[in-house]
Amino acid sequence: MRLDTPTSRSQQRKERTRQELLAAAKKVLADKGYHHTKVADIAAAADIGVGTFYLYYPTKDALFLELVDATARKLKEQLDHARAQENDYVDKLRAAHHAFFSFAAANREVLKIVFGHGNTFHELLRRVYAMFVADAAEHLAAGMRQGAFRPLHVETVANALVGMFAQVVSWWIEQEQPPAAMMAETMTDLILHGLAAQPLCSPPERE
Amino acid sequence: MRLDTPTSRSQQRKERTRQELLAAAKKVLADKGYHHTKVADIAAAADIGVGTFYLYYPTKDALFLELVDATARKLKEQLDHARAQENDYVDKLRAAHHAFFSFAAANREVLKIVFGHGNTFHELLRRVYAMFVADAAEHLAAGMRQGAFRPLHVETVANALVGMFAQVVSWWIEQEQPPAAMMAETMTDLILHGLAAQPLCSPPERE
Amino acid sequence: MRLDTPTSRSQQRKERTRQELLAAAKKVLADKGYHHTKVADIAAAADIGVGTFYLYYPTKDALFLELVDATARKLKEQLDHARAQENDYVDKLRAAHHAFFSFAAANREVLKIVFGHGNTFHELLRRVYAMFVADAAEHLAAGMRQGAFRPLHVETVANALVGMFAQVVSWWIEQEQPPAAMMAETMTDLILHGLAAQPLCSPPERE
Amino acid sequence: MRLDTPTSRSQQRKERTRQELLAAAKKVLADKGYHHTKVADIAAAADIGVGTFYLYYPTKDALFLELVDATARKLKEQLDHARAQENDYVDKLRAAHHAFFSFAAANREVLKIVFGHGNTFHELLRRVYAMFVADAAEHLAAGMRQGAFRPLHVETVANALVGMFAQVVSWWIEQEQPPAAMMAETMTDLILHGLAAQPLCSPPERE
DNA sequence: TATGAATGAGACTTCATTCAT
DNA sequence: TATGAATGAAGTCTCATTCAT
Repeated sequence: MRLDTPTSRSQQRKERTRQELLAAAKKVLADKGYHHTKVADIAAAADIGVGTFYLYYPTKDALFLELVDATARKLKEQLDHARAQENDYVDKLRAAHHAFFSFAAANREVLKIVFGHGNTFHELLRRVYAMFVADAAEHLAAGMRQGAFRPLHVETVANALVGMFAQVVSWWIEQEQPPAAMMAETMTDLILHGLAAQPLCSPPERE
Repeated sequence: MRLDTPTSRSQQRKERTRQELLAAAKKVLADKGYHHTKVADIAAAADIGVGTFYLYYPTKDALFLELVDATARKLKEQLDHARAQENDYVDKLRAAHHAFFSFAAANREVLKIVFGHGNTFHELLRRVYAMFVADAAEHLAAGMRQGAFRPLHVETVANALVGMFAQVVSWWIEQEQPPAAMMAETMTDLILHGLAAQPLCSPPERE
Repeated sequence: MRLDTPTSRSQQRKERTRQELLAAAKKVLADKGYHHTKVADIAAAADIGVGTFYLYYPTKDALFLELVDATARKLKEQLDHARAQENDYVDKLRAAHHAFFSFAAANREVLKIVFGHGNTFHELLRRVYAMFVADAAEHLAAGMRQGAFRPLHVETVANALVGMFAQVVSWWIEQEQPPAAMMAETMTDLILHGLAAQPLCSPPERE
Repeated sequence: MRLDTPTSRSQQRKERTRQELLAAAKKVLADKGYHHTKVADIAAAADIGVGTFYLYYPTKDALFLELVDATARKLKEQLDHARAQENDYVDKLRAAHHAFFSFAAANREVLKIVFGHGNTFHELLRRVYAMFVADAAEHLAAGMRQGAFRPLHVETVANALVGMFAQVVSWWIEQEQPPAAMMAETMTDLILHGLAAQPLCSPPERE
């Protein structure tokens, strides 16, 4: 019995190459965007032959998928871990948010791949989103000046609102349930008063 | 020597073709997704020759761009109109949300193009988002059961949260300002307590 | 009998339009080159509709053909006329040459179409010809300095030699008759001693 | 981690493919003419895939350019070599002419591509040139019969004259310098008396 | 395992020509 | 006679994937 496992050595090597490949891909993809990155580019960045690429991943999409999946899994783990430290649900929420932004800061490269440019399609959406963010920011600022809204960081909230509606609508159009009016009310309620059962109700605000 | 104004007849014909083209494009794109739609498909759906397509739009992208831009513009108009009917900023917000979902219901086709499938890239993001939505829903439900969160429609809120973070992070990674910790706090604050200056503060909930 | 010819009026009009068309085409073709000129461009320049173009010429090539043919015919006429004024064959030759360059000066536009750019093919040939012209010029100049050649205008002669060989070879390769050696001798003889039966033999050049 | 030198084996293969491609291209282009030859035709003739073509040449034009350039370079080399063998400028000239026709005989294929058909444009020019060649031949023959011109091979000289003027005019119209009259005189002089400083001046031709 | 030359389906775009008005 | 919208065949180039070495 000379070897722990017959092929353990080569297995390890293969795994290492795989990781190097993934790392190289991350860099190239973040740079050029998904659609402008050719398999040849990734192979070149990893310093391997094109053919070799296919020994590790069956398709270009598979690599991308693994990249995103792995990242998503890692994020989920960190969120879970952060929440697990807390008992109270409000604290869990807060902890998760901190974990989220730490993760984002540590994984800019992958996030840039996902949200990045190099794709007419995405480029366009970004522009449209930007327009709505600007619009939202304007109304938020006005509302805050008038004392109707609390003075939160305007740009952050504006982005939050736009993202919120984009995702909600993309889910909702598939079913149109609950009815539009109810959706609008739920969203309004959520945005105005938040999730917390206990309002801020700082000293009952008796004026 | 030549009249400057082409016959109004041919003008009309051209305009009609243009409309048919746009309508056909909308349908095909919503069906097959942007990337799986060939110019030839659109032409066929509009029952015109391939070359004719290029009489109206210089490229495939241009058509798509016009479609999305026009839709975005229309949405913005309706939001503005809805808000203009109200004085109070809270009411404006609510009105905009109603307008938004009416619009969504009335423009499912275009929205499906934007958020739809037919794109490995998007497909993948959808899956990842779905995972996080499920995760969020779980925690929300638990929090609601425990009385930490108000009983809002769980799926809606879960989608809202995920969309919120996706958009916020895609904006934030470009600058990493404000710092991560502050981002987390702002988001937590927003989500827990909402925007409203006046909390719900229903009769202090004494039981 | 009201009209000379039933349709004489319209016939005349048609002929005039045809001429205008030709003139407009001349300008556009000289500008953009044959291959870069679309029928639509010609029609626009002539201020007529694309369809109208086809009432006067069956194809784009036909117009071009007419243009070149007409020009060639005109040139031939002028050469013939010039030669007819002279009795002596040497004088005829000289007269033709003068007529030729007068014509060229007066018809630069059409000549530019024929020899002009806007065609990968031609562009390339021009470059190659230019190289050989430069090469020939160099040798001619050297030969003249050494007193082997008469002091004629170098650039002109260099171009003449290159054009001569290009045309001769393009004719000769189709048949390879007379044999190569004889071709070389004929050309050498022609170039060195010219056509004239009576050599210059200016006062026996006794020094 | 990767060797910098690809296996000499694959290098060889690549070179071989390159040669086959060039050879096939030469044949097809000579057959069908530049404009009637599709990249697909060349690929088929070389028995390779269309995509493979683009591994060797970035565009169809690039191949053509290389073909012509290489040929032109080769011709120039042979002319230079031939001239280098001689001291006297007259002998150099003669040597170059012999080299030229040898080369033409050995490279008919490429020359046919350059001067060949398959191009409305060229076709047309050929016809026009042919007309002028016929015209020139007629006058030359007449002049010879009358003893004004030396009895050289008529067709050769006729082609030479036409090519000469075509090239000279295509150069001259760009600048119109020297003036037309001088051009005519230079050309006449060249054609009648040739380049040689020493006229034939065989025993004063006393009859 | 590693390589990179070869593949070829596929998509876009152009433009001479037609034809309904 | 005049128009210009419509046509669609044709041709170029790309790139994920395969496969012989």
